Amino acid sequence: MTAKRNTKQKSAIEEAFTNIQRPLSPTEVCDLARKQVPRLGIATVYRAINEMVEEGLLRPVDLPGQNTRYEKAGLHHHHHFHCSSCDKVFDLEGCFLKKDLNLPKGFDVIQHDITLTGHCPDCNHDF
Amino acid sequence: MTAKRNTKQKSAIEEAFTNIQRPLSPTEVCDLARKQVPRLGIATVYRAINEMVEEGLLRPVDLPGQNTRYEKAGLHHHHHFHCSSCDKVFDLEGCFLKKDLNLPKGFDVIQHDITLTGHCPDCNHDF
DNA sequence: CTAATTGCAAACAGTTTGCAGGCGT
DNA sequence: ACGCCTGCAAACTGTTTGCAATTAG
Repeated sequence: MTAKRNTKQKSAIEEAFTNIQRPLSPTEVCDLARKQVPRLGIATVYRAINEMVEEGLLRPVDLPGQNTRYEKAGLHHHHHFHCSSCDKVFDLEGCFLKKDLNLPKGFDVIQHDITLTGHCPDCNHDF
Repeated sequence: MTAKRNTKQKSAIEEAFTNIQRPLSPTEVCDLARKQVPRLGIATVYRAINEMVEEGLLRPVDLPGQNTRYEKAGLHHHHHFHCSSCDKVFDLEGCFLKKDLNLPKGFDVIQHDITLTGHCPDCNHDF
């Protein structure tokens, strides 16, 4: 039989995603989880995250020019906002894609990704 | 005085972008340019590309989960199509962003990126 | 001639993997 | 006690940088 184990490192990693409700990078997760497991290795974070992706608990969030972040799976279709000041990523409800794309013949669209970049509410009042 | 030189490696690199009218990765550029300069080093390609970006001749094209590609600068606003079969990237004319975004208060959008993913015309008839 | 440019290899950052010891079960 | 899991270090990929040799002007 398999025999998946419950370890404090995995719990700490899962908790990071529960506590912070926005896409997190492996480094962010590691920093957060180290508050509970100080000697936590980054490799363990990667292994745990990849497992959780396989199990369908997490979803990778790839943004242009950014390292992969991860967020809880099962959220309904949405897009992302990337703050160029604090580098945080936020979920934005709803779909921003135009209805009528009018593409050249032969392009078969399976998926679309939209990223808005700018300043988030927290950073905005610095300007 | 400065003293920018014309070398066959730079010409070969520039020609790659002139001959192939779609965003190219440094590796693609290197492979293409090596047809003319077989001993061309990848570091030279990176250096030339970065210079051309500084000079405003090229523009970086970052797509989710992909290495940076580059395309000639000065094209008017457009978006990109990424073929998941052949991994090529194509420019698509026009803007696909909805007019009325209706974001939560405080999010200040400076820029947006849209990537469509699917099969390109060449790959499409394999299905 | 002489300094910008190249090619190679070493240095880096992010991610993955191998392995010996640690720890759930 | 068994063997999954962790931490560390080594391996890897994409990109940048240092340096001696090459070469454009």
